Amino acid sequence: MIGVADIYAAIADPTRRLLLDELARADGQSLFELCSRLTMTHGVNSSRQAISQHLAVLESAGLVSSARVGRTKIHHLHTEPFREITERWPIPAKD
Amino acid sequence: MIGVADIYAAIADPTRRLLLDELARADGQSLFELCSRLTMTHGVNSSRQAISQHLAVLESAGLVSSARVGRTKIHHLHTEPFREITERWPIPAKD
DNA sequence: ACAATAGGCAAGTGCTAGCTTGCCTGTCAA
DNA sequence: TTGACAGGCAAGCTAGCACTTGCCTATTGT
Repeated sequence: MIGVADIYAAIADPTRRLLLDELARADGQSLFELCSRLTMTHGVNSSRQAISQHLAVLESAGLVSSARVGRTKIHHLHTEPFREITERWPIPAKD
Repeated sequence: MIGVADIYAAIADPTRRLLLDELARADGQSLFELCSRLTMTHGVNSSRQAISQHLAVLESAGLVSSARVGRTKIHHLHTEPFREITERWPIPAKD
């Protein structure tokens, strides 16, 4: 967690993948919104701190950016880093 | 390692990513060939057992298949599972 | 001003992934 | 058939990750 995490480690955790799913569904959610959604619709029951730490990992991997607005923190999804995966191990075309 | 690993956990480890790189460069290598290549050209110095365990993880994730030929074990790369990632979090088109 | 809201920081804990070590099985050449 | 080669299995160790707990800061509403 010290230093910059890579995208591979970032998406290794199921909870972090759900966070990406949530932001893909509705971009620009706050920490509390993400906590609520994960608890309500995804059956996750981690603490707010746990979710916050997960978001920090996603952010240091460049998959999420955040900006404070008043007392809330808004999160945005960035999927461009995933391009590295498809370029590194190209998927053969469907026949 | 019990049960079937998912692709996310599989590519979380740097050594396993190098194994995929090696198979992408030259498909159909044996365990010993992969060990040698990783040691020589990638600066990895893990034991044969470690590499074998990594290959087992990749295989249970569906990224690698193997077949015994005589006393050697040949490994093949399969990148189709990566399609899940790009379909789950689509990458916006470059502009 | 004061309480409630939204979030941050840091130390501590439990569990599991990655690795090693030691020994065993199967295959090929002489 | 005997030794060398290619690989498998299982137990044990260690470091790091995910998570919690406790306390702190900043912003908003009344």
